[in-house]
Amino acid sequence: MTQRQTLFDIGSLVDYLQKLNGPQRAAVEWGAGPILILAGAGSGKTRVLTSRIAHLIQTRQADPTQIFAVTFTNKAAAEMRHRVHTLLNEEMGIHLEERDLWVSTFHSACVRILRSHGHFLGFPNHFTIYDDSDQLSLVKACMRELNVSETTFSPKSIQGRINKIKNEGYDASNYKSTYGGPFEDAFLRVFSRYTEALKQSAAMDFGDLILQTVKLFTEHPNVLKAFQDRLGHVLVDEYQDTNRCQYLLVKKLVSSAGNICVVGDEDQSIYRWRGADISNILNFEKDYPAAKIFKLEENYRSTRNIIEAASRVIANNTERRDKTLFTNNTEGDKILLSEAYDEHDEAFKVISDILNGVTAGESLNQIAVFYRTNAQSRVIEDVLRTKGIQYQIYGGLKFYDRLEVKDSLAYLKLIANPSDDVSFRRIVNVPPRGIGNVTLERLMDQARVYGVSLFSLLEKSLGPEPTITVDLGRSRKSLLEFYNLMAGLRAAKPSLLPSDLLNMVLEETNYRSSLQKEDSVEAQSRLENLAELRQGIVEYELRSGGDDPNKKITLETYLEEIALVSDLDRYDPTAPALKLMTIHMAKGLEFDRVHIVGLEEELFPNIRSWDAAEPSDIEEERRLLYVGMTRARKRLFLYFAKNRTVFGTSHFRVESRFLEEIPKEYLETKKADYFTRRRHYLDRPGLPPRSAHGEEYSQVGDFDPGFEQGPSDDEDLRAGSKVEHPIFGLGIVRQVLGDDKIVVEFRGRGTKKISRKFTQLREV
DNA sequence: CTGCGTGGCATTTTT
DNA sequence: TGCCACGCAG
Repeated sequence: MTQRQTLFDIGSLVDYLQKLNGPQRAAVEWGAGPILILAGAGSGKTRVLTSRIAHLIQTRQADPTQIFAVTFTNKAAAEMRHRVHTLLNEEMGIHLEERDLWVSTFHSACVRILRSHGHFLGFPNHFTIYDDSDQLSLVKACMRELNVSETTFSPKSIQGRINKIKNEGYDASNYKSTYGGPFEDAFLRVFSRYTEALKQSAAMDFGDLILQTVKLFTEHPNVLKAFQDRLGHVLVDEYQDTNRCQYLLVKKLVSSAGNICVVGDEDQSIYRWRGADISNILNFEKDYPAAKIFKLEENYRSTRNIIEAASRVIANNTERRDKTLFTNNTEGDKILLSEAYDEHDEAFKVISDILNGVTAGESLNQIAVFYRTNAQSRVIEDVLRTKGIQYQIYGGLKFYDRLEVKDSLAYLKLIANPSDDVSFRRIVNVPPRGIGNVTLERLMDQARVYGVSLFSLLEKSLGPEPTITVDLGRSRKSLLEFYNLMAGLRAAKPSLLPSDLLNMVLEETNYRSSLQKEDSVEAQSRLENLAELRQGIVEYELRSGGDDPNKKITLETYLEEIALVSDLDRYDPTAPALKLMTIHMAKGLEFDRVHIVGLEEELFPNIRSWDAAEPSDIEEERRLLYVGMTRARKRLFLYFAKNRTVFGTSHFRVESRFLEEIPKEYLETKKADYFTRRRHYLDRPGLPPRSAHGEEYSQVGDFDPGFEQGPSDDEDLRAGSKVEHPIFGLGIVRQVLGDDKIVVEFRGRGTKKISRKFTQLREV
């Protein structure tokens, strides 16, 4: 290796290696064979991974095309690709095309493999990818078909088990149940039918993408061999989060040369509930006895207080390797632990701490609020809105999960793949065109008799050359119209860009016009979402295309791309806004100031009341807190509330056991007091401006919120009335939805649905 | 077939 | 508390 280095520019080589510390550099420079890099939080893991890839290329140990690097998120893959390119281009003068480097997520890598080799398993090149909700609706359809009651067996639990089994590397044919009894029996029948239905629809769920690839490699060793021969080096990021199926995939791809490099941190394994198997990283040396292990223990991100406190917390776990994080950073401020009276008070305190930070010169986009469950964001959002603070929520409601977006995509998916029965069922009667349940049941019945997909059944019975006769009853006419509609769209597909095809769909199906006819705020926002969807397609078309045949603009490639993007990819981290997210979403990110709320028993650690908590569940929750704490660069704020309303009823709360694991010397503690309790009620939305009638605070009783007073008066509000809202200011009533709810458009604040019971509006 | 009302029921979600 | 799924009436 060293003799080869002389062929290149040693100056730059030394330069980039000198940016690394001892263990980092050792891991980068280590030659062939299996490597495990245990990378503590903030220890420069991505730098090591990207430097190693660049180093392998620079020193001619590997050709760029021989490298395969996998991660879990698009974001991580994009960042890694970008950084490798920068290193190669700017520091080493090696110029590559993007496609010369195979850095991708597990799922998109498998899609790519299956697109080119799926025919070995009997899949067409352009199978459809079913997301979680498509999957759930297929599970339900199978249950209905097999008369498995949805009330005794929850479809979600069946879906969950199917995914679990697939994550472990089994399918319906080789899964051996260790249970017995009627439930198991029903489950196995559904699983088996579900598998058939997927194949019939030429579709795969997320689990299949990995599983079928493993199957391909198992059943077709020559295909596997070709990949092994091509890939000299396999690198895996976040190895602690791999499930068994992904583990098998990686193991197969690593050829006998055994050049595998995995990076991970068992303390940051937080996806066990999704099949992640922490033992993959804990037992790496057993799989690869020749493994060389490197430990990255120096943290460059956080203050010493934060690192030491987080380390003391995670030290209580037993499922971990011996590893100690340290930092040479300054001690920093203490961690602020605040007790709140309830969740409203908590939100108030969080925002007050945030505003103090902003006053002290921190920028809003470097501040984050983390919570355990999405539901916790609402209270915080309310306060943020009343204060006019810009914020972005990561996760929660997903754009591609919205009804109208899913409907439109279902049309596109059905056009691309007419066998896709899930999409067919979704849109056959959307907008309503007189094809109801009875008709659909009959269609499904017949389709099963003939062993064809629903669309194919229509084609064979109603198409230009009918080959079978099906009694379609009264709905024959509607079905024929639907068939002609879809046939027309399919015929138009080859000559249209995906964005124009979407437009055609929305026009021809009357989807757009039926929304326009509704003339409600909801419909309006749906139309806006459809416009955004179209804009997204246009952007896809703009960045694709060109000479690269891999980037040809087709409906299929567009659908493939969006099937694998998460909502996370849509947000702009540089926007001047506060970031709100669950801790799961926060993994891999960092902020100057981090606020973690809801540190209470049952919520965090989160305990399903109907299921006894196992010690390993608690350890995973502890890892989650560890991940959250180690996201903070400068300051960390922790909160818990003494009362919290859960599902409508208020409960007394006990502070999280994890808080006791943080030694007092790292903490500054603030107790809740009577005045903070009062203050937050006075700051609640819905109160008139304090100075309005000179009766400051007087209407607020001791613990009486004071704002739940019912409709403020007998004002007869109707569409067109002008109102004044204590926070949003002047607005015009757009709609009256029953007794209590009205829709108001505020000047410069957009349209809001408002409950009159909780809000004092003044007619002006 | 469609629209509306009531009751049951709630984690985390890289792809 | 708020959403979604089912049941019934038109």
